[in-house]
Amino acid sequence: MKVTIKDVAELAKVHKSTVSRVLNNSNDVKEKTKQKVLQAIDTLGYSPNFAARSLASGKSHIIGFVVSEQQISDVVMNPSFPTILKGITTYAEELGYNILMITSVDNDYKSYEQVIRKHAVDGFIILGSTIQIDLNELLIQQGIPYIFIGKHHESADESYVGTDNIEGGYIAAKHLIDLGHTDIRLMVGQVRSQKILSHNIDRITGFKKAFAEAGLSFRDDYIVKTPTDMETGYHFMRTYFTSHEPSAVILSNEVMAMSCINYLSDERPDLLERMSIVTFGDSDFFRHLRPPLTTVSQHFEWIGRTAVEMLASQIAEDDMSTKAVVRKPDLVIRSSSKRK
Amino acid sequence: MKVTIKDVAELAKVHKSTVSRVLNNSNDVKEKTKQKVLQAIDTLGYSPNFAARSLASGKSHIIGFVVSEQQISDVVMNPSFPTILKGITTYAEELGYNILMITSVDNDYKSYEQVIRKHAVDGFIILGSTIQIDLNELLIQQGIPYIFIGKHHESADESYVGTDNIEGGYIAAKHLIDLGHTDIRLMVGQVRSQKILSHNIDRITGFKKAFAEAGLSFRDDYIVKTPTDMETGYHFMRTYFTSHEPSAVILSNEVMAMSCINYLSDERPDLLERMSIVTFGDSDFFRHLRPPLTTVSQHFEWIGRTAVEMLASQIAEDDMSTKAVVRKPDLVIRSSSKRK
DNA sequence: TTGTACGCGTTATCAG
DNA sequence: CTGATAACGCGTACAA
Repeated sequence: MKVTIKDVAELAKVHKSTVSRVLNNSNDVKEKTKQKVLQAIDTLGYSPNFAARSLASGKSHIIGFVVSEQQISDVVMNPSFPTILKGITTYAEELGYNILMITSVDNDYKSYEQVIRKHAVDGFIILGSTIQIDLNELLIQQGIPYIFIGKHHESADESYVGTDNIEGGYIAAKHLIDLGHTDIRLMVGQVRSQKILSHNIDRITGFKKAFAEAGLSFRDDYIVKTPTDMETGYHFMRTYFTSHEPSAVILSNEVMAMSCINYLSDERPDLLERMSIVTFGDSDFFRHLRPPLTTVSQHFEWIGRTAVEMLASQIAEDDMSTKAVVRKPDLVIRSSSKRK
Repeated sequence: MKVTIKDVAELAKVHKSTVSRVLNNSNDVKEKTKQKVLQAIDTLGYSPNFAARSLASGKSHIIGFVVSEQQISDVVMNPSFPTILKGITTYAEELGYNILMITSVDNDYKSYEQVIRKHAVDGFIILGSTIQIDLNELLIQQGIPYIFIGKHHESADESYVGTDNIEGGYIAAKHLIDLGHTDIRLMVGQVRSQKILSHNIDRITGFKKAFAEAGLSFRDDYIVKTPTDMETGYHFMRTYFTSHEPSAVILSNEVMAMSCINYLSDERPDLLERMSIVTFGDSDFFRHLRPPLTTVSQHFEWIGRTAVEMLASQIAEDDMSTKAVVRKPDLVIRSSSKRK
């Protein structure tokens, strides 16, 4: 039934080890016997067994993809998730890796820890903040490399691939300032701990920088902490826009953008009409929304690909060093931002 | 560095095999030695090695999740994808399985075939049509169980978990008929081969049934074949609604719904206002769109969970039999469908 | 260049 | 109830 390396060896009249050599492109194998072996492999339809290979080589050629958000839905439901996933899986497969999904980190992260401990994967790509799930020490102890994408601890010494959020906050604000706006709000999510995550802190920095450059004075209430789910976000928008009417707002993610647009179009079409809106997110997604939103567009597919690339090289070279790679976002201008 | 079963055995002063027994809950082990072993495992922080276990047991406890659409983006970008993925991963992890993603099936399905051949997973859940990718024979030959979700070959004898689309087409049409509509269109996607996929054929069947029941006559042009991507779909809508003004339309998926809504709100707000719209999809998703769409809502999370459940039991019992499970969809009524 | 022999960490089959 | 021993399928020094 199942054909092993032994069968191939017998058919090709060589020893198992020779078969193993051609399998691994070992240079020292005569062309003629190589052909014999290849021939045998072909007629038998042989494929090396995964478990046996992993055991012998100590590598599984699997990358774990951890989705670790307070609410997993927040991440998975996020429109950028598919883009990242696609970037990761397709590039991983190009490099001969497969992707193991690890998602139910919200209940208990037993599954994640198990995957680490039993050495089922060669490395991890971790999406989302890990404020409450800190298994990094374990990873280091076990010698398993890992890379964060999307968010990361501001201070920690971790490998990271992401977007230059200072630049993002800057170009968003500068764009609006150039259009004549001065009364601009930056709406950012807040985590349960009331803390603002590092990527938003960076955006605020960039935001302030644009104000300073333009000689405008910054006010603390330009930064608005906003709920990150659709439901409460919607109600928050109602409360906020009842007492405030800024001439422009910047939303820090897709969910907020939807909440804002929905509320305004439901109850304040006048405000929606005259207020300028800029959002952080994925330009492809917002392209199909109405109104079309000016977007600080992150390179999600690039992030996925880059993370895989870095991780694969770290795995190959047993390299546990850390490095951070960020890329500047693009500003995609659409009709939601207009001259004041 | 790495602690193995041998270390545990030595510390507990028993033989490896005894350790293995407590690991696998073999009943035949004295309580006292069991405690000793457990103790040793704990102090050493031991976890059984994944590869070794797979090799010896012949099971990897990994389920392959294959996303096989003509255009992978169509599926992954589909708003229901995260819901299905969540259903699958969380339930799989409950059962002690991990999920291996296999997505780049659009270029070449080498990766998929490799995963099959090297026996990296115990079974497959396959999302989307497999009209051009037919590795089922190989799966059967290798004795690997698999289950389709979402779509499947109409005739083939395959395990399948999905939605009762006849019922779906029926309730959509009946709802509109009850509201007084008679001039109703059902817009369905067509594949490259010009063929309509089985799930849409079923919906058409249900659609006709509702017409028949109401004593209304059905016309062939009530069924409208529509492009399935956002871009060409949008242009199609323009062409179509320039020459047709039905009083109600039923859209067969999220992308079409977006195309339709976008076009109408851009250029035909009058028509959007008076035409009734019903869509197939995920009610959670459409809840946040404007206008809120009446939705034939599929139970995507249930589909994921059920598929995992079925597959896990087939794996455990070496059961290669096939069975189909379908569930009736719900009709979630929102403001887009109105009395004529 | 190719064959031999052993090890990878578990599970499973037998005895005892 | 527990210990010894043989697979599981492959990689790899070490010989030849």
